[in-house]
Amino acid sequence: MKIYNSMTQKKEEFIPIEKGKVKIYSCGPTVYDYIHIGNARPMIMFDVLRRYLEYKGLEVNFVQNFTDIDDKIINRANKEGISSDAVAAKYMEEYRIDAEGLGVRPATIHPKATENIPEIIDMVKQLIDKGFAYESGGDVYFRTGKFKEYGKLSHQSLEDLESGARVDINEQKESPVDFVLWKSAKPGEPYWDSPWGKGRPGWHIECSAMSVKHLGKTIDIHCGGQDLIFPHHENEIAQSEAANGCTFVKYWMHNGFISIDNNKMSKSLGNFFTVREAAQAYGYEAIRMFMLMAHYRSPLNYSEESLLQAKAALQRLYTADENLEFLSSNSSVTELTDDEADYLKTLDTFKERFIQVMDDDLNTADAVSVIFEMVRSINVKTEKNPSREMAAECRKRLRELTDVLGLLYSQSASDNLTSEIEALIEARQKARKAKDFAEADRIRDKLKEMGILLEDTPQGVKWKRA
RNA sequence: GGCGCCAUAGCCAAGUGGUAAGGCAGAGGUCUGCAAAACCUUUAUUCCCCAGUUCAAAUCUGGGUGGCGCCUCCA
Repeated sequence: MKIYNSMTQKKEEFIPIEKGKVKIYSCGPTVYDYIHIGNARPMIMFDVLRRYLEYKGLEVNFVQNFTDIDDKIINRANKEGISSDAVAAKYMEEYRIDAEGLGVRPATIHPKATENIPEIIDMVKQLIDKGFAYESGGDVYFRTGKFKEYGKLSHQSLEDLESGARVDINEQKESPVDFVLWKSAKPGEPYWDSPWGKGRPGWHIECSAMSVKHLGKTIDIHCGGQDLIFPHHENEIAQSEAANGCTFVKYWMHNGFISIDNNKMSKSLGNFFTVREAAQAYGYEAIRMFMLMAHYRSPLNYSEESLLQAKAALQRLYTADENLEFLSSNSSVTELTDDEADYLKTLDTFKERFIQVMDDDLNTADAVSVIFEMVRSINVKTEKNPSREMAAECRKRLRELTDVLGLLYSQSASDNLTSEIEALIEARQKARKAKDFAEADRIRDKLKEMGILLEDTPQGVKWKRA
């Protein structure tokens, strides 16, 4: 499998450090508000990465942190007059709800910054001991000038960064490019005791500390949004490599942005939609489909039209799946025919193509198109009363691929009907037999008002919820 | 100023040297009592523009044009 590595700016063959195992660290959310559509892209795309690696037989250790202490959380807590713990707890739960809705599986472990303070302090201490950090007025800063490779991920030289630095002048720092590892607490702020007094960890150091704790000094893949390249990931490299003395990450993966009217979606610009409200309008899975239909590194513009298109495309997949499910229990033929057995073998070509495009830097857009071609092929082949086994086998093969992308997980409509509705369907069938189509249509319209859509098929009446 | 990304049909979007995937929307048709779903046909002689390399370029090179992102918290 090839992965585009932001560090080398090339697609590279992915070779795990330890055969058969993959260690991934994904930067998680700062839990101070509901997540927006832009936040959903890395969640979904790297969930697909994980699913695909597992599909290929690798054991994946996927770590995603929660930043549960931070200025934004403290601000929110002050505004609402509650503790920052309460703010973090609330939005971690809201995050969990959205992640589940989007079909994003929980990470192997979700470490929290506040639960790793000793590890963070220890790492800061090591950096000071090695001369890579210094204490200044209760804060501790990383001495970027000391780390010779600083800028290697963002491909910027320290000089360029210094000259372009728009950071406000901070008298406590030796250089404007130095960044904070430990922040002293202001009155009223939450704090932890440390060798440098009461304070809390800086943002970058938590990821370095939690990564080494749960995955070791060198990991396979570190992922996140493109805007994290600088300064966040650059700083993580500096901290981790300075402290551990070895390569921090083998492959850096960064997803492109979601934009609105061609402007980056962000909280500060105020041009964002939360996942919650988009899900309300189009459904969670349509959001996932929308993301999957583009390559993860391409820019992607969010619009009502695009979401509706993704929703319609997803519907085509659901219909195909439901039709196969229906046939697998309603067809008059049960046993697989020889011709059908031959056909099932040809379905492997779709699977091979699917793997081929996914191997090429996770090309989900191509993978989705392969699935649609497979659907068309299956639809053609199952048009005329296929055997139950044939329908079931086709469905199994289709789902093998949609599962890798994490699609078709929403609750199926195949729950039970009330006896009232069953009676109406029965009555309509009687009317149809008697060629009383006016009555049959009247009943069908009535059911439609009740949210039940009917389809007449050679195998009987099929229904679904509107 | 430094670093990086993008430009493909009405819309969305793959495709990094061999003659334009897929989805949505539209048109016509088959099937159906009518629908629905499905299927068939159809919708870019052409990939922002101009040069160049090549037998061959959407794909490579150079130069433009337009748009975006990072360099400050940000997926």
